[in-house]
Amino acid sequence: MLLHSRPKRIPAVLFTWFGRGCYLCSTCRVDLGSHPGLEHRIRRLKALLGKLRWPDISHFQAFNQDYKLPMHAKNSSSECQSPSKTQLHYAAGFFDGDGCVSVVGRGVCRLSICQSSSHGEALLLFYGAFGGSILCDRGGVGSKKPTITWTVCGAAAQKAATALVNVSYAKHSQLQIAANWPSCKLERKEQAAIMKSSKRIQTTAPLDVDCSWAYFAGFFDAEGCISIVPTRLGVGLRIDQKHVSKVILRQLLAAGLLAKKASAEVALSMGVISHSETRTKMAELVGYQSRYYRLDADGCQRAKNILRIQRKIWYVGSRGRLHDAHILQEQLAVLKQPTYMLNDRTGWFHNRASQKINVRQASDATYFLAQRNVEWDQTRDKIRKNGDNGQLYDITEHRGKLEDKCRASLRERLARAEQEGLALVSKSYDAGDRAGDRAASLVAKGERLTLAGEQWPWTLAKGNSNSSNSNNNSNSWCCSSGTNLEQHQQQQQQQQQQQQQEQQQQQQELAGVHNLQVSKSHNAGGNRAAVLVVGQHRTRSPDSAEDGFYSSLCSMYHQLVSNAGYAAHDIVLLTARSEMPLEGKSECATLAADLASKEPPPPVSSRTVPPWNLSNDAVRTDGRLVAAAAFGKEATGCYLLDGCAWLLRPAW
DNA sequence: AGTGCGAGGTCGTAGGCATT
DNA sequence: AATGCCTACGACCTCGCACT
Repeated sequence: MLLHSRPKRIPAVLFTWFGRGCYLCSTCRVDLGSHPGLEHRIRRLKALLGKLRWPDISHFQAFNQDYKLPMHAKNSSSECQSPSKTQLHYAAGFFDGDGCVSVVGRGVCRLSICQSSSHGEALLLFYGAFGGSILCDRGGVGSKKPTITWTVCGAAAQKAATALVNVSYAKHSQLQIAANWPSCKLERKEQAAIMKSSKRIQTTAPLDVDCSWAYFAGFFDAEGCISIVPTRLGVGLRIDQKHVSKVILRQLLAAGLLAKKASAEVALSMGVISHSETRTKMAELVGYQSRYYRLDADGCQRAKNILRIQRKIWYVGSRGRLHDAHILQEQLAVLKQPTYMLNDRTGWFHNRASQKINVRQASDATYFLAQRNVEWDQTRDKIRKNGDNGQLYDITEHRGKLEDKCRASLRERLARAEQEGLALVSKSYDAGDRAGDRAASLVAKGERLTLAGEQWPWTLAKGNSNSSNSNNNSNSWCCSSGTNLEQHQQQQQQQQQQQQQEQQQQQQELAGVHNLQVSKSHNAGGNRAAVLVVGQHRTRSPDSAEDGFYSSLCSMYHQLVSNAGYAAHDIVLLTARSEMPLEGKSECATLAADLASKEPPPPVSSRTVPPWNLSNDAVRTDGRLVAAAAFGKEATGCYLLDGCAWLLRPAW
């Protein structure tokens, strides 16, 4: 285990520069975006830190003593003290954690372990027991300490491997090869190839192992982590390792693991079944925490790719290969585009804060509108009476949670919006923030938004606007998002920034963002419309949550038609992603076909969205899916939240 | 054959946050 | 308080080459 202290995210010295105005705490990071000067200083300090090399080390530390480097190889095995059984188990555990078996040069087998120069205790044990050398590995740079390595080659390596092989699990096969290292050159070549391939193949630990506490101590020394989290009182122990973790799990099962037995068995089955399948099974066994944040298989792969590129960027950047870093940044930007992030939790994560605001706004809006309509209770009762298996969300249960100031703010904004005739659109992540920002900028100029498209149902294709007034490409942008009036005011104050943003947004749109297509129109008017926006799920095998979502969506549609007095053409079903239309979603496919068979809607010119929209408050229902509702002036609203429909029908 | 050393790429460590 | 997920980045693994 490398014991290193994680660097503070922001150097303390920087803290003092800002005095009382800036503070650090574990639960509140400084928003660097609001402190461009600070960000700049940090960047410069990091760059400087990356160039600062530690002085060359002549000693390493172990047991509070200094030991001179290098410690050269012992020539005679008689100089080595043969390790006790406990020491051997410890050594095997440590080697399983941090050891490395490799073939160098023209077929020399070598064992090595690399450690921080300030923690050479384990290396001394290996040195004393098996000979070899302890050498300087890497010099320290910045916050990276110098490292030292224990290495043993040739016959001594063979002897060490022979001693360790019988108590090693994770590197058993490699040590086996090293222990039987041939003298024939051809055979060595062959064994080297076998060893190389054995490192690539995920091996499973033997079933009949009996790991001792000494082994576990060694392994934990190498791979374990002891942490005391600032916000928790307990001591955290953690081991993440694919091989030995399974050995330990088996030991725990044999010792009578009960509550987590099923989880342990699922974890042990990984390898027999796929990684994603294991994750899915495991998710069913754990609690509901983060239920809506878990990545599906595609999301895992995407996250992996993003991570890989991020690390590469860091790596090439740290070596001054700025051009390579720039290319990688572009790749990363593509991967992080909403089109590709579609269901990725990462995107959700980034936008979580604004989502929460949206949900609150949605609550406020619903409550506010409910207050305005004396028929609400009657309508709700009617809906509840005819509801579909309790799918309807009882908003009255949530009234108590609403905050007065939010309601007041909402009323004020609504009044102002109505007075100014502006559309109020708030953000939703999945349907395209950037396009939403573009929409917001037009809204800020006094444009009004209408739904585009004349074909029914309005399932729109990428770059293929169905809008009757979409001859101008500038009309072919997506929108289920936007801004609120405060943002509008800010934008008016910062027109220059807005123009720059618009340019960027246009570029981003060209990069392939496409969700809903709406068009500019000054023909504001009309009365009511309900828009169900379906954020398509990209995975090939939708999970039960998705099925539940589509089920709710269909239920909501039927509620609208059956109980809320909508005509079929009042309901607009839109897929947010044209590349994955409704095929495969049997219920929605049926619904889409059903809609297609209904009477066509009136021409788009008479189907404008009312003068103001009370947001397209979009709510992710399972971290992947979006439902949105457009409100008319005489307010018809519908939400999907956690798979339940919020349905609101005031008098009109 | 054995040793020393540098470097590419992987993944472990540790803190943060949201939910239950 | 427990849990489960995230991210950043730095400590490892692993490999290869030059030298003794």
